[in-house]
Amino acid sequence: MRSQDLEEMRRIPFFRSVEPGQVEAMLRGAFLQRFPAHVELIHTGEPADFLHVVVEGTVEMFSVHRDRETTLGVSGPGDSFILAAVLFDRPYLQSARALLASRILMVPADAVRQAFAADAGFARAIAENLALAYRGVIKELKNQKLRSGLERLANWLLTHDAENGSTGHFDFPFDKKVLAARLGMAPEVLSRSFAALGAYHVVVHGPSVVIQDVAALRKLAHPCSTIDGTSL
Amino acid sequence: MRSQDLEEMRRIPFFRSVEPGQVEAMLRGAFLQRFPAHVELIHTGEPADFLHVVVEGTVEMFSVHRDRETTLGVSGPGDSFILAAVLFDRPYLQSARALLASRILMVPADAVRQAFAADAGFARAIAENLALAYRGVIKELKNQKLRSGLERLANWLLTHDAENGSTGHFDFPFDKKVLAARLGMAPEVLSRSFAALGAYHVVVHGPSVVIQDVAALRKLAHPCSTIDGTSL
DNA sequence: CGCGAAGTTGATTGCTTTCAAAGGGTGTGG
DNA sequence: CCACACCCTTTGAAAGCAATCAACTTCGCG
Repeated sequence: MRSQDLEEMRRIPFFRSVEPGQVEAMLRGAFLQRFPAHVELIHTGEPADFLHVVVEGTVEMFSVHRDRETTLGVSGPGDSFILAAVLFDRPYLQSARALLASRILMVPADAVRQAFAADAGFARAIAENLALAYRGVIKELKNQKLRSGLERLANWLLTHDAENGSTGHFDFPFDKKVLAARLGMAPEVLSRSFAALGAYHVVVHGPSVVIQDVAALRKLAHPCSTIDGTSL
Repeated sequence: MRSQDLEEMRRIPFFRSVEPGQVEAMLRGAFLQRFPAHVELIHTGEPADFLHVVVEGTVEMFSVHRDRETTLGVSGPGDSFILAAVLFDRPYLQSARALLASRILMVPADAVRQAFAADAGFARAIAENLALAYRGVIKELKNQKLRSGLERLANWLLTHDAENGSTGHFDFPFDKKVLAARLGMAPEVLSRSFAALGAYHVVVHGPSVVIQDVAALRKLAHPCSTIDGTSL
């Protein structure tokens, strides 16, 4: 890894509360790799050899069982994934693929476990990371079990708008196909759902969305801090 | 708390790798409380004042949104719950109610956070706990999204049988109503599902189940270590 | 014996998936 | 520069799984 890259890696939030020496040790054996879109980075069931951290790009976590596939989450810059598997040397429960061309930092599992054992600050940072990840999955489970497809879409639109300045209009960051998978529905259903949102003054033209009446959409979505909040 | 109880608490797996002094400190302000069945122990959205550990009994984690309710998990003796909320002082994402009369150890959140900051061993134990909890929820999410109700039931039967010595027959540890909620289906659907399992030589009489042909049930269930395994 | 909760069974509705086909945009190769 | 292929997206129609409503049975318990 180039020293310029090393500098960049040190600034990853994940390493913030780690002793510099431990960061060095972890980065020494690490790779910073580029992956083109659609490439599978890790595969369900395989042993956890590397902790992965998204430096740039977008990664979809998914899983396949029999002839079904489902998206479990999407990771962006600064997010690590499969930390739990790496820490305790268990097989991956999820697969990951790049949605966009991405740069991924790959830290050998041994080094992570060693730093976890040696550096209490790192151990606490990992605990925090895991706690937030845990709460994220609980929210996803609630979102899935307590809401209809249309409600999930409405809330996703509100959340995404809020994350982008609440302007009421934005472009999709990925294909609608991917959004459908992320929301846990077939692409056809997403299409129909968009049509249904016309009644709530949501206008979709190709990749662009305009929310003309936030209040109306809110009323349909019933956003809730214990499901949607990114902050809690 | 009585000294006899203190002895019992020290043996909780959760405290195993914690310095005795820290355990003392945590237990000093803790309560050991009995709750009758059906009582709600914690409520979604409230601030996390206590870490709860099940000493005896069974607790259901659930959540309500609008007019829908769903079960998110069931905790038994030795399990802690809402650790993530307590650690970082966030509101509970789940509610909890006792399914059976239960004894619950309630440790003040402050004491937990203090021990987390002071004792690296405890911090690591918590990280491990959170990692396993995280993996558990991921499995639950996969179970929910990748399987039909009948498949979830079939797998639950196989898992529960395996946990009880693989004798091929057992009694339900809780009402079928609760099992239905746990599997994410209406009670009526569970009833029909049991009827459907007759074709696979599963016989249900009141609270008792007999699996007469494990192979047949397995073929329907397609158990999978990255969804069902309690060990992974 | 009768109340009440739990469980079963039937009928109906609704959300979602699946299959099928057509429209629309993009990129490549002729 | 056009033609064609390909994929995404949309729309239509049909089928399936699960929820809901309703009625009836069963069982435990006072």
